[in-house]
Amino acid sequence: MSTERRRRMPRAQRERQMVTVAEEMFAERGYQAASMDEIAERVGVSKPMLYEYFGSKEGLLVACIRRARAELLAAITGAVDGVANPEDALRAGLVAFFEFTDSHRRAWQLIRREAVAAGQAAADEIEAIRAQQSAIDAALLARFRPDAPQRDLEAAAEIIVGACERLSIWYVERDGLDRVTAKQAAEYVMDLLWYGLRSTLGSPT
Amino acid sequence: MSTERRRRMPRAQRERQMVTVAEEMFAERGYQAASMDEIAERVGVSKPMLYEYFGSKEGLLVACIRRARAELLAAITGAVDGVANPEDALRAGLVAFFEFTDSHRRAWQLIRREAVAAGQAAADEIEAIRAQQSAIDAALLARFRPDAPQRDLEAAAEIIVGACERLSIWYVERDGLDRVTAKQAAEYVMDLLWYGLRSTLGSPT
DNA sequence: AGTCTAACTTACTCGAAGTAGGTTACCTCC
DNA sequence: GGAGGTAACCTACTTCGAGTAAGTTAGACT
Repeated sequence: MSTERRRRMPRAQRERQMVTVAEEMFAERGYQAASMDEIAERVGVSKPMLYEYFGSKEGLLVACIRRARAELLAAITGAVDGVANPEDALRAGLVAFFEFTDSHRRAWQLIRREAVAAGQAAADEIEAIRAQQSAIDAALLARFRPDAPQRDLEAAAEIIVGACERLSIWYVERDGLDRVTAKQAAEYVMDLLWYGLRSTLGSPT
Repeated sequence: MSTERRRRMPRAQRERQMVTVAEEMFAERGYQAASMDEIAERVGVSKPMLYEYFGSKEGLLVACIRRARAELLAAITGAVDGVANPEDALRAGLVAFFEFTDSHRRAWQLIRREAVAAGQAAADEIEAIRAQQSAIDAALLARFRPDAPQRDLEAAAEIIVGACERLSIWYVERDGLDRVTAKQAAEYVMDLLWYGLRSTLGSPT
Protein backbone atom coordinates (compact mmCIF):
# COMPACT_ATOMS: atom_id res chain seq x y z
CA MET A 1 0.00 0.00 0.00
CA SER A 2 1.75 3.08 -1.15
CA THR A 3 0.83 5.71 1.35
CA GLU A 4 1.85 8.35 -1.16
CA ARG A 5 -0.51 11.14 -0.28
CA ARG A 6 -1.30 13.43 -3.14
CA ARG A 7 0.42 16.73 -2.54
CA ARG A 8 -1.39 19.93 -3.11
CA MET A 9 0.35 22.32 -5.39
CA PRO A 10 0.09 26.01 -6.12
CA ARG A 11 -1.77 26.73 -9.27
CA ALA A 12 1.12 27.82 -11.46
CA GLN A 13 3.11 24.70 -10.73
CA ARG A 14 0.12 22.42 -11.29
CA GLU A 15 -0.64 24.13 -14.56
CA ARG A 16 2.87 23.55 -15.81
CA GLN A 17 2.63 19.91 -14.87
CA MET A 18 -0.72 19.57 -16.61
CA VAL A 19 0.61 21.12 -19.79
CA THR A 20 3.57 18.76 -19.75
CA VAL A 21 1.38 15.70 -19.35
CA ALA A 22 -1.11 16.92 -21.93
CA GLU A 23 1.66 17.53 -24.42
CA GLU A 24 2.79 13.95 -23.94
CA MET A 25 -0.68 12.53 -24.30
CA PHE A 26 -1.62 14.59 -27.32
CA ALA A 27 1.61 13.72 -29.06
CA GLU A 28 1.29 10.06 -28.17
CA ARG A 29 -2.35 9.40 -28.98
CA GLY A 30 -3.41 12.39 -31.00
CA TYR A 31 -5.65 15.16 -29.81
CA GLN A 32 -8.91 13.45 -30.55
CA ALA A 33 -8.03 10.15 -29.00
CA ALA A 34 -6.54 11.56 -25.82
CA SER A 35 -9.18 11.81 -23.13
CA MET A 36 -9.39 14.43 -20.44
CA ASP A 37 -10.10 11.74 -17.86
CA GLU A 38 -6.88 10.01 -18.69
CA ILE A 39 -4.82 13.17 -18.67
CA ALA A 40 -6.29 14.03 -15.29
CA GLU A 41 -5.50 10.60 -13.99
CA ARG A 42 -1.92 10.76 -15.16
CA VAL A 43 -1.46 14.11 -13.54
CA GLY A 44 -2.89 12.60 -10.37
CA VAL A 45 -5.81 14.95 -10.11
CA SER A 46 -9.48 14.91 -11.08
CA LYS A 47 -10.94 16.13 -14.32
CA PRO A 48 -12.67 19.28 -13.11
CA MET A 49 -9.27 20.68 -12.18
CA LEU A 50 -8.31 20.69 -15.84
CA TYR A 51 -11.48 22.56 -16.65
CA GLU A 52 -10.92 24.92 -13.76
CA TYR A 53 -7.56 25.91 -15.13
CA PHE A 54 -7.95 25.62 -18.88
CA GLY A 55 -11.67 25.88 -19.53
CA SER A 56 -11.88 23.19 -22.18
CA LYS A 57 -9.95 20.50 -23.94
CA GLU A 58 -9.08 22.93 -26.66
CA GLY A 59 -7.93 25.40 -24.02
CA LEU A 60 -5.49 22.83 -22.78
CA LEU A 61 -4.21 22.28 -26.30
CA VAL A 62 -3.82 26.01 -26.76
CA ALA A 63 -1.76 26.19 -23.59
CA CYS A 64 0.55 23.50 -24.94
CA ILE A 65 1.01 25.30 -28.22
CA ARG A 66 1.52 28.62 -26.55
CA ARG A 67 4.28 27.29 -24.37
CA ALA A 68 6.06 25.77 -27.32
CA ARG A 69 5.78 29.05 -29.15
CA ALA A 70 7.34 30.96 -26.29
CA GLU A 71 10.22 28.51 -26.16
CA LEU A 72 10.77 28.72 -29.89
CA LEU A 73 10.77 32.48 -29.77
CA ALA A 74 13.31 32.46 -26.96
CA ALA A 75 15.56 30.06 -28.83
CA ILE A 76 15.56 32.12 -32.00
CA THR A 77 15.88 35.56 -30.53
CA GLY A 78 18.68 34.20 -28.38
CA ALA A 79 20.51 32.98 -31.44
CA VAL A 80 19.94 36.05 -33.58
CA ASP A 81 20.49 38.73 -30.99
CA GLY A 82 23.65 40.70 -31.42
CA VAL A 83 24.60 39.23 -34.78
CA ALA A 84 25.27 42.25 -36.95
CA ASN A 85 25.63 40.76 -40.42
CA PRO A 86 22.18 39.95 -41.84
CA GLU A 87 23.35 36.85 -43.62
CA ASP A 88 24.87 35.44 -40.47
CA ALA A 89 21.82 36.47 -38.47
CA LEU A 90 19.49 34.66 -40.83
CA ARG A 91 21.70 31.61 -40.81
CA ALA A 92 21.90 31.59 -37.03
CA GLY A 93 18.13 31.90 -36.80
CA LEU A 94 17.64 29.00 -39.18
CA VAL A 95 20.04 26.79 -37.28
CA ALA A 96 18.29 27.62 -34.01
CA PHE A 97 14.94 26.80 -35.59
CA PHE A 98 16.02 23.39 -36.86
CA GLU A 99 17.71 22.60 -33.59
CA PHE A 100 14.51 23.44 -31.79
CA THR A 101 12.34 21.25 -33.97
CA ASP A 102 14.83 18.47 -33.47
CA SER A 103 15.14 18.67 -29.71
CA HIS A 104 11.48 19.45 -29.06
CA ARG A 105 10.12 16.82 -31.36
CA ARG A 106 7.16 16.10 -29.17
CA ALA A 107 5.96 19.67 -29.10
CA TRP A 108 6.73 20.12 -32.76
CA GLN A 109 4.78 17.01 -33.73
CA LEU A 110 1.91 18.36 -31.75
CA ILE A 111 1.99 21.65 -33.55
CA ARG A 112 2.17 20.30 -37.02
CA ARG A 113 -0.13 17.34 -36.60
CA GLU A 114 -2.75 18.01 -33.99
CA ALA A 115 -3.08 21.47 -35.22
CA VAL A 116 -6.63 22.31 -35.83
CA ALA A 117 -8.37 19.38 -34.34
CA ALA A 118 -10.16 21.40 -31.78
CA GLY A 119 -11.24 24.46 -33.64
CA GLN A 120 -10.59 28.09 -34.18
CA ALA A 121 -8.63 28.90 -31.06
CA ALA A 122 -5.97 26.26 -31.55
CA ALA A 123 -5.71 27.05 -35.23
CA ASP A 124 -5.19 30.69 -34.44
CA GLU A 125 -2.55 29.83 -31.92
CA ILE A 126 -0.60 27.85 -34.46
CA GLU A 127 -1.02 30.51 -37.05
CA ALA A 128 0.40 32.89 -34.46
CA ILE A 129 3.60 30.87 -34.36
CA ARG A 130 4.00 31.25 -38.07
CA ALA A 131 3.16 34.91 -37.87
CA GLN A 132 5.80 35.27 -35.19
CA GLN A 133 8.34 33.60 -37.43
CA SER A 134 7.37 35.70 -40.41
CA ALA A 135 7.65 38.85 -38.38
CA ILE A 136 11.14 37.94 -37.23
CA ASP A 137 12.20 37.18 -40.76
CA ALA A 138 10.59 40.25 -42.23
CA ALA A 139 12.31 42.43 -39.66
CA LEU A 140 15.59 40.77 -40.46
CA LEU A 141 15.13 41.29 -44.15
CA ALA A 142 14.03 44.87 -43.62
CA ARG A 143 17.28 45.54 -41.83
CA PHE A 144 19.02 44.09 -44.81
CA ARG A 145 17.02 45.97 -47.44
CA PRO A 146 15.22 48.96 -45.93
CA ASP A 147 14.31 50.14 -49.41
CA ALA A 148 12.34 47.08 -50.56
CA PRO A 149 8.54 47.32 -50.73
CA GLN A 150 6.68 45.94 -47.72
CA ARG A 151 4.78 43.44 -49.78
CA ASP A 152 7.92 41.88 -51.19
CA LEU A 153 9.42 41.57 -47.73
CA GLU A 154 6.29 39.87 -46.49
CA ALA A 155 6.20 37.44 -49.37
CA ALA A 156 9.85 36.58 -48.88
CA ALA A 157 9.31 36.05 -45.16
CA GLU A 158 6.36 33.76 -45.83
CA ILE A 159 8.42 31.76 -48.26
CA ILE A 160 11.20 31.34 -45.73
CA VAL A 161 8.80 30.26 -43.01
CA GLY A 162 7.05 27.79 -45.26
CA ALA A 163 10.28 26.37 -46.53
CA CYS A 164 11.58 25.90 -42.99
CA GLU A 165 8.42 24.31 -41.70
CA ARG A 166 8.34 21.80 -44.48
CA LEU A 167 12.05 21.12 -44.46
CA SER A 168 12.01 20.55 -40.72
CA ILE A 169 9.42 17.83 -41.17
CA TRP A 170 11.44 16.19 -43.89
CA TYR A 171 14.51 16.52 -41.78
CA VAL A 172 12.98 15.06 -38.64
CA GLU A 173 11.42 12.22 -40.60
CA ARG A 174 14.51 10.95 -42.31
CA ASP A 175 15.90 10.45 -38.85
CA GLY A 176 17.55 7.09 -39.14
CA LEU A 177 19.22 6.96 -42.48
CA ASP A 178 21.86 9.37 -43.50
CA ARG A 179 21.30 11.96 -40.83
CA VAL A 180 20.92 15.57 -41.82
CA THR A 181 22.01 18.00 -39.13
CA ALA A 182 20.37 21.28 -38.21
CA LYS A 183 23.32 23.09 -39.73
CA GLN A 184 22.94 21.29 -43.03
CA ALA A 185 19.22 21.97 -43.13
CA ALA A 186 19.92 25.64 -42.55
CA GLU A 187 22.50 25.52 -45.31
CA TYR A 188 20.00 24.09 -47.75
CA VAL A 189 17.69 26.98 -47.09
CA MET A 190 20.46 29.55 -47.28
CA ASP A 191 21.80 28.13 -50.52
CA LEU A 192 18.46 28.13 -52.21
CA LEU A 193 17.25 31.47 -50.94
CA TRP A 194 20.15 33.76 -50.35
CA TYR A 195 20.92 34.46 -53.99
CA GLY A 196 17.29 35.23 -54.57
CA LEU A 197 17.06 37.43 -51.54
CA ARG A 198 20.07 39.44 -52.58
CA SER A 199 18.91 40.00 -56.10
CA THR A 200 15.17 40.35 -55.56
CA LEU A 201 14.98 42.76 -52.69
CA GLY A 202 16.82 45.60 -54.34
CA SER A 203 20.35 45.94 -55.59
CA PRO A 204 22.96 43.42 -54.44
CA THR A 205 25.39 44.38 -51.69
CA MET B 1 -46.57 20.70 -48.28
CA SER B 2 -43.80 19.97 -50.64
CA THR B 3 -44.51 16.55 -51.94
CA GLU B 4 -40.88 16.32 -52.99
CA ARG B 5 -40.31 12.64 -52.67
CA ARG B 6 -36.76 11.77 -51.88
CA ARG B 7 -35.20 10.23 -54.92
CA ARG B 8 -33.07 7.20 -54.58
CA MET B 9 -29.68 7.49 -56.15
CA PRO B 10 -27.03 5.04 -57.23
CA ARG B 11 -24.21 4.80 -54.78
CA ALA B 12 -21.52 6.62 -56.75
CA GLN B 13 -23.68 9.65 -57.31
CA ARG B 14 -24.81 9.79 -53.70
CA GLU B 15 -21.24 9.52 -52.52
CA ARG B 16 -20.20 12.46 -54.64
CA GLN B 17 -23.05 14.50 -53.26
CA MET B 18 -22.15 13.55 -49.70
CA VAL B 19 -18.54 14.57 -50.18
CA THR B 20 -19.63 17.90 -51.59
CA VAL B 21 -21.91 18.64 -48.67
CA ALA B 22 -19.35 17.44 -46.15
CA GLU B 23 -16.70 19.67 -47.68
CA GLU B 24 -19.03 22.61 -47.25
CA MET B 25 -19.87 21.78 -43.67
CA PHE B 26 -16.32 21.06 -42.61
CA ALA B 27 -15.09 24.25 -44.17
CA GLU B 28 -17.93 26.26 -42.70
CA ARG B 29 -17.98 24.99 -39.14
CA GLY B 30 -14.73 23.12 -38.76
CA TYR B 31 -14.34 19.39 -38.62
CA GLN B 32 -15.00 19.02 -34.94
CA ALA B 33 -18.06 21.20 -34.85
CA ALA B 34 -19.71 19.73 -37.91
CA SER B 35 -22.02 16.89 -36.94
CA MET B 36 -22.76 13.81 -38.94
CA ASP B 37 -26.46 14.21 -38.23
CA GLU B 38 -26.47 17.61 -39.80
CA ILE B 39 -24.48 16.56 -42.83
CA ALA B 40 -26.91 13.70 -43.33
CA GLU B 41 -29.85 16.03 -43.01
CA ARG B 42 -28.45 18.46 -45.54
CA VAL B 43 -27.84 15.67 -47.97
CA GLY B 44 -31.42 14.60 -47.40
CA VAL B 45 -30.58 11.17 -46.15
CA SER B 46 -30.19 9.49 -42.79
CA LYS B 47 -26.96 9.17 -40.85
CA PRO B 48 -26.36 5.45 -41.26
CA MET B 49 -25.98 6.01 -44.97
CA LEU B 50 -22.89 8.09 -44.33
CA TYR B 51 -21.47 5.29 -42.24
CA GLU B 52 -22.46 2.74 -44.84
CA TYR B 53 -20.46 4.54 -47.45
CA PHE B 54 -17.57 6.11 -45.53
CA GLY B 55 -17.25 4.06 -42.36
CA SER B 56 -16.63 6.95 -40.00
CA LYS B 57 -16.52 10.69 -39.72
CA GLU B 58 -12.83 10.61 -40.39
CA GLY B 59 -13.46 8.44 -43.42
CA LEU B 60 -15.70 11.13 -44.79
CA LEU B 61 -13.02 13.73 -44.20
CA VAL B 62 -10.48 11.54 -45.92
CA ALA B 63 -12.76 11.26 -48.92
CA CYS B 64 -12.98 15.06 -49.11
CA ILE B 65 -9.23 15.45 -48.94
CA ARG B 66 -8.64 12.73 -51.45
CA ARG B 67 -10.91 14.30 -53.98
CA ALA B 68 -9.22 17.67 -53.60
CA ARG B 69 -5.87 15.99 -54.04
CA ALA B 70 -6.94 14.36 -57.27
CA GLU B 71 -8.19 17.67 -58.58
CA LEU B 72 -4.99 19.42 -57.65
CA LEU B 73 -2.92 16.75 -59.32
CA ALA B 74 -4.97 17.04 -62.47
CA ALA B 75 -4.62 20.82 -62.52
CA ILE B 76 -0.86 20.73 -62.14
CA THR B 77 -0.04 17.89 -64.45
CA GLY B 78 -2.31 19.53 -66.99
CA ALA B 79 -0.35 22.74 -66.75
CA VAL B 80 3.10 21.18 -66.75
CA ASP B 81 2.58 18.56 -69.38
CA GLY B 82 4.35 19.18 -72.59
CA VAL B 83 6.33 22.19 -71.42
CA ALA B 84 9.88 21.39 -72.40
CA ASN B 85 11.90 24.11 -70.70
CA PRO B 86 12.29 23.28 -66.99
CA GLU B 87 12.06 26.87 -65.88
CA ASP B 88 8.82 27.40 -67.75
CA ALA B 89 7.50 24.07 -66.51
CA LEU B 90 8.16 25.01 -62.91
CA ARG B 91 6.60 28.39 -63.42
CA ALA B 92 3.53 26.90 -65.08
CA GLY B 93 3.17 24.42 -62.23
CA LEU B 94 3.39 27.18 -59.64
CA VAL B 95 0.79 29.28 -61.39
CA ALA B 96 -1.55 26.31 -61.63
CA PHE B 97 -1.06 25.62 -57.95
CA PHE B 98 -1.88 29.15 -56.85
CA GLU B 99 -4.84 29.29 -59.19
CA PHE B 100 -6.11 26.09 -57.67
CA THR B 101 -5.80 27.30 -54.09
CA ASP B 102 -7.57 30.46 -55.12
CA SER B 103 -10.49 28.89 -56.96
CA HIS B 104 -10.90 25.96 -54.58
CA ARG B 105 -10.66 27.99 -51.41
CA ARG B 106 -13.13 25.84 -49.58
CA ALA B 107 -11.25 22.66 -50.18
CA TRP B 108 -7.95 24.33 -49.54
CA GLN B 109 -9.12 25.77 -46.24
CA LEU B 110 -10.22 22.32 -45.31
CA ILE B 111 -6.88 20.84 -46.07
CA ARG B 112 -4.79 23.35 -44.28
CA ARG B 113 -7.03 23.88 -41.28
CA GLU B 114 -8.98 20.76 -40.50
CA ALA B 115 -6.02 18.68 -41.18
CA VAL B 116 -5.43 16.31 -38.43
CA ALA B 117 -8.52 16.72 -36.40
CA ALA B 118 -9.62 13.21 -36.73
CA GLY B 119 -6.47 11.23 -36.46
CA GLN B 120 -3.88 9.33 -38.35
CA ALA B 121 -5.76 8.59 -41.53
CA ALA B 122 -6.63 12.17 -42.35
CA ALA B 123 -3.16 13.35 -41.43
CA ASP B 124 -1.65 10.79 -43.73
CA GLU B 125 -3.94 11.82 -46.51
CA ILE B 126 -2.84 15.42 -46.23
CA GLU B 127 0.76 14.44 -45.99
CA ALA B 128 0.16 12.49 -49.18
CA ILE B 129 -0.77 15.70 -50.96
CA ARG B 130 2.49 17.26 -49.96
CA ALA B 131 4.37 14.14 -50.93
CA GLN B 132 2.65 14.26 -54.29
CA GLN B 133 3.74 17.85 -54.74
CA SER B 134 7.27 17.10 -53.66
CA ALA B 135 7.47 14.20 -56.04
CA ILE B 136 6.34 16.35 -58.95
CA ASP B 137 8.87 19.00 -58.08
CA ALA B 138 11.68 16.56 -57.50
CA ALA B 139 10.99 14.93 -60.86
CA LEU B 140 10.99 18.31 -62.49
CA LEU B 141 14.26 19.26 -60.87
CA ALA B 142 15.78 15.91 -61.73
CA ARG B 143 15.01 16.52 -65.36
CA PHE B 144 16.76 19.83 -65.00
CA ARG B 145 19.79 18.49 -63.13
CA PRO B 146 20.12 14.74 -63.53
CA ASP B 147 23.54 14.87 -61.91
CA ALA B 148 22.53 16.37 -58.54
CA PRO B 149 22.46 14.06 -55.50
CA GLN B 150 19.05 12.67 -54.59
CA ARG B 151 19.12 14.21 -51.16
CA ASP B 152 19.64 17.72 -52.48
CA LEU B 153 16.80 17.30 -54.93
CA GLU B 154 14.53 16.17 -52.16
CA ALA B 155 15.48 19.04 -49.92
CA ALA B 156 14.91 21.52 -52.71
CA ALA B 157 11.53 19.99 -53.52
CA GLU B 158 10.48 20.19 -49.88
CA ILE B 159 11.50 23.80 -49.73
CA ILE B 160 9.47 24.62 -52.80
CA VAL B 161 6.41 22.83 -51.49
CA GLY B 162 6.65 24.51 -48.10
CA ALA B 163 7.16 27.91 -49.63
CA CYS B 164 4.14 27.46 -51.88
CA GLU B 165 1.88 26.21 -49.17
CA ARG B 166 2.69 29.12 -46.93
CA LEU B 167 2.63 31.70 -49.66
CA SER B 168 -0.74 30.48 -50.85
CA ILE B 169 -2.16 31.09 -47.40
CA TRP B 170 -0.71 34.55 -47.26
CA TYR B 171 -1.96 35.19 -50.74
CA VAL B 172 -5.50 34.00 -50.11
CA GLU B 173 -5.68 35.92 -46.86
CA ARG B 174 -4.71 39.32 -48.16
CA ASP B 175 -7.67 38.99 -50.44
CA GLY B 176 -9.20 42.41 -50.25
CA LEU B 177 -6.41 44.90 -50.23
CA ASP B 178 -3.94 45.15 -53.00
CA ARG B 179 -4.68 41.89 -54.72
CA VAL B 180 -1.84 39.56 -55.54
CA THR B 181 -2.52 37.35 -58.52
CA ALA B 182 -1.57 33.73 -58.95
CA LYS B 183 0.99 34.80 -61.50
CA GLN B 184 2.60 37.24 -59.14
CA ALA B 185 2.72 34.67 -56.37
CA ALA B 186 4.43 32.25 -58.72
CA GLU B 187 6.85 35.00 -59.69
CA TYR B 188 7.78 35.60 -56.07
CA VAL B 189 8.67 31.96 -55.69
CA MET B 190 10.57 31.85 -58.96
CA ASP B 191 12.53 34.99 -58.16
CA LEU B 192 13.58 33.79 -54.78
CA LEU B 193 14.35 30.23 -55.72
CA TRP B 194 15.47 30.05 -59.28
CA TYR B 195 18.91 31.56 -58.77
CA GLY B 196 19.47 29.19 -55.92
CA LEU B 197 18.25 26.22 -57.87
CA ARG B 198 20.54 27.00 -60.74
CA SER B 199 23.61 27.44 -58.65
CA THR B 200 23.01 24.79 -56.00
CA LEU B 201 22.04 21.81 -58.04
CA GLY B 202 25.14 21.62 -60.11
CA SER B 203 26.65 23.94 -62.66
CA PRO B 204 24.50 26.69 -64.20
CA THR B 205 23.01 26.20 -67.64
C1' DA C 1 -46.90 -10.76 -60.46
C1' DG C 2 -43.05 -12.41 -57.76
C1' DT C 3 -38.31 -11.95 -56.04
C1' DC C 4 -33.90 -10.09 -54.97
C1' DT C 5 -30.97 -6.55 -53.49
C1' DA C 6 -29.21 -1.87 -53.01
C1' DA C 7 -30.77 2.12 -50.98
C1' DC C 8 -32.75 3.64 -47.14
C1' DT C 9 -34.94 4.20 -42.18
C1' DT C 10 -35.99 4.35 -37.00
C1' DA C 11 -34.44 3.88 -32.68
C1' DC C 12 -31.18 2.74 -30.02
C1' DT C 13 -26.00 2.34 -27.18
C1' DC C 14 -21.98 4.17 -25.50
C1' DG C 15 -18.22 7.08 -24.39
C1' DA C 16 -16.17 11.34 -23.54
C1' DA C 17 -16.70 16.51 -22.89
C1' DG C 18 -18.21 19.45 -19.74
C1' DT C 19 -20.63 20.95 -14.97
C1' DA C 20 -23.04 21.59 -10.29
C1' DG C 21 -22.19 21.66 -5.88
C1' DG C 22 -19.81 20.13 -1.99
C1' DT C 23 -15.27 19.01 0.78
C1' DT C 24 -10.51 19.50 2.72
C1' DA C 25 -5.86 21.06 3.21
C1' DC C 26 -3.20 24.91 4.18
C1' DC C 27 -2.11 29.76 5.29
C1' DT C 28 -3.01 33.87 8.23
C1' DC C 29 -3.98 36.65 11.92
C1' DC C 30 -5.23 36.97 16.42
C1' DG D 1 -3.19 27.04 19.20
C1' DG D 2 -7.73 27.78 17.44
C1' DA D 3 -11.00 30.48 14.02
C1' DG D 4 -11.80 31.74 9.50
C1' DG D 5 -11.05 32.22 4.67
C1' DT D 6 -9.82 30.61 0.38
C1' DA D 7 -7.37 27.98 -3.13
C1' DA D 8 -7.04 23.38 -4.34
C1' DC D 9 -9.55 19.53 -4.87
C1' DC D 10 -13.37 15.80 -5.26
C1' DT D 11 -17.79 12.84 -6.49
C1' DA D 12 -21.51 12.33 -9.22
C1' DC D 13 -24.02 13.91 -12.60
C1' DT D 14 -25.89 15.81 -17.58
C1' DT D 15 -25.48 16.22 -22.45
C1' DC D 16 -24.39 15.50 -26.97
C1' DG D 17 -22.74 13.32 -30.82
C1' DA D 18 -20.29 9.24 -32.97
C1' DG D 19 -21.36 4.92 -34.19
C1' DT D 20 -24.73 0.55 -34.75
C1' DA D 21 -28.49 -3.22 -34.93
C1' DA D 22 -32.13 -4.61 -37.22
C1' DG D 23 -35.73 -3.85 -40.02
C1' DT D 24 -38.26 -1.54 -44.41
C1' DT D 25 -39.12 -0.05 -49.34
C1' DA D 26 -38.11 1.17 -54.12
C1' DG D 27 -37.47 -0.49 -58.33
C1' DA D 28 -34.84 -3.58 -61.62
C1' DC D 29 -35.13 -7.97 -63.89
C1' DT D 30 -36.91 -12.07 -64.83
